[in-house]
Amino acid sequence: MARLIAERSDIIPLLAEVFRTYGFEGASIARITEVTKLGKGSIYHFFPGGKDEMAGVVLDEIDNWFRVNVFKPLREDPDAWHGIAHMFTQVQQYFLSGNRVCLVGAFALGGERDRFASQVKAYFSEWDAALASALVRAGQSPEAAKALSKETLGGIQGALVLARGLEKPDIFEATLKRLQERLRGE
Amino acid sequence: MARLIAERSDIIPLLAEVFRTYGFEGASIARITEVTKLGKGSIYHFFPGGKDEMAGVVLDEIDNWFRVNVFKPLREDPDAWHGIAHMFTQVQQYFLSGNRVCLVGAFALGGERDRFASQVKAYFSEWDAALASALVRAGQSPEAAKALSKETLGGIQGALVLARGLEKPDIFEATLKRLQERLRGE
DNA sequence: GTCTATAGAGTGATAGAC
DNA sequence: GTCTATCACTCTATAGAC
Repeated sequence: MARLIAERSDIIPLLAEVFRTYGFEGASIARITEVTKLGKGSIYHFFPGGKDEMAGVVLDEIDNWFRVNVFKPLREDPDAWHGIAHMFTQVQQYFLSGNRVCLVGAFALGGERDRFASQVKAYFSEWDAALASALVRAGQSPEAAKALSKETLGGIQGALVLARGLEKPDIFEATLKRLQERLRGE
Repeated sequence: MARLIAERSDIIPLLAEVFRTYGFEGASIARITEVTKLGKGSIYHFFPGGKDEMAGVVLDEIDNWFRVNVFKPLREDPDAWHGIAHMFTQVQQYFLSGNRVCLVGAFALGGERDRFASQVKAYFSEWDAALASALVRAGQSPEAAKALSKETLGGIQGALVLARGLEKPDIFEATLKRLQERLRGE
């Protein structure tokens, strides 16, 4: 019976989905066992730290995905504009064109923020620094790059809030397009 | 001993504070009784619908505050620019210069969204329509006004997420300033 | 036998409702 | 204050791979 299927890495995306759907407090162990089809024993075998560890691992996984697919290209692509364009396409896909919420943003606004404050902060500040570095390489002054970077990150997060609040996912794609044009200097 | 203090309207701000601090799921009845200093009996006397009704009333209250202090001036101020400037100062004060979260935005991202979807949607779409109308009166084309309005609302919500995520409330004020300048046409 | 993955009954605490 | 349901979590038991 044992050793049949699961590895820890297989269930992280399922956990992420549960947290995105129900929020941290709303994601009960019962719901998690239901979605993952794992018993409590297995869940606590993989995550002895309980829900806190599960959410922490999910945040790490998200951070890692962005590091590989967004931050690294931003920092290292020899063509800075290419790295920036790549960011926008990756972000559009990741957030399913506005139909998927940013779990980090949700955690930033929610009551669970304090528990995960350092991970939330790291995600946004890494992104901010990577984008600003690309903008500097693209010819912007360091001060302008910092401001534009925060404008872009805030614009993305705000578009996710608005798209979901107004139930109009299209807002997200339109915002990405506008933000990208602004970075190119109108 | 009864009838000494509380009216329903007195405790709504306290409820709002609890929901903002702990989120909908995290705001337990125990915490609510603690903050309001009301027994469970009183709470359920005021809100027979339980937590759902409490949160619904809080959202109504927020919507009403914005209608009076933001949407109405936007729609009716004879000087459209004055109404818009008034919006920015009111918003800055309401969100305590970036130290207070937007409960509607938090609900939009969280698992409780479906329960309050219509109220969340109404808040954002009323705001959007009021700002767009002011921009049209200020000389913008209807299409440009719609786009600028969504850019502004998204910018505000995103700045609240970023300010909290990065633990830098200053980002909020800087963003308000930038958004206001953009509306004036740079 | 040992180790890892699994299942799920059972723990006390606390939830929301009344 | 009292109710029941559900919470997060623990524990014991077990199946199969070595």
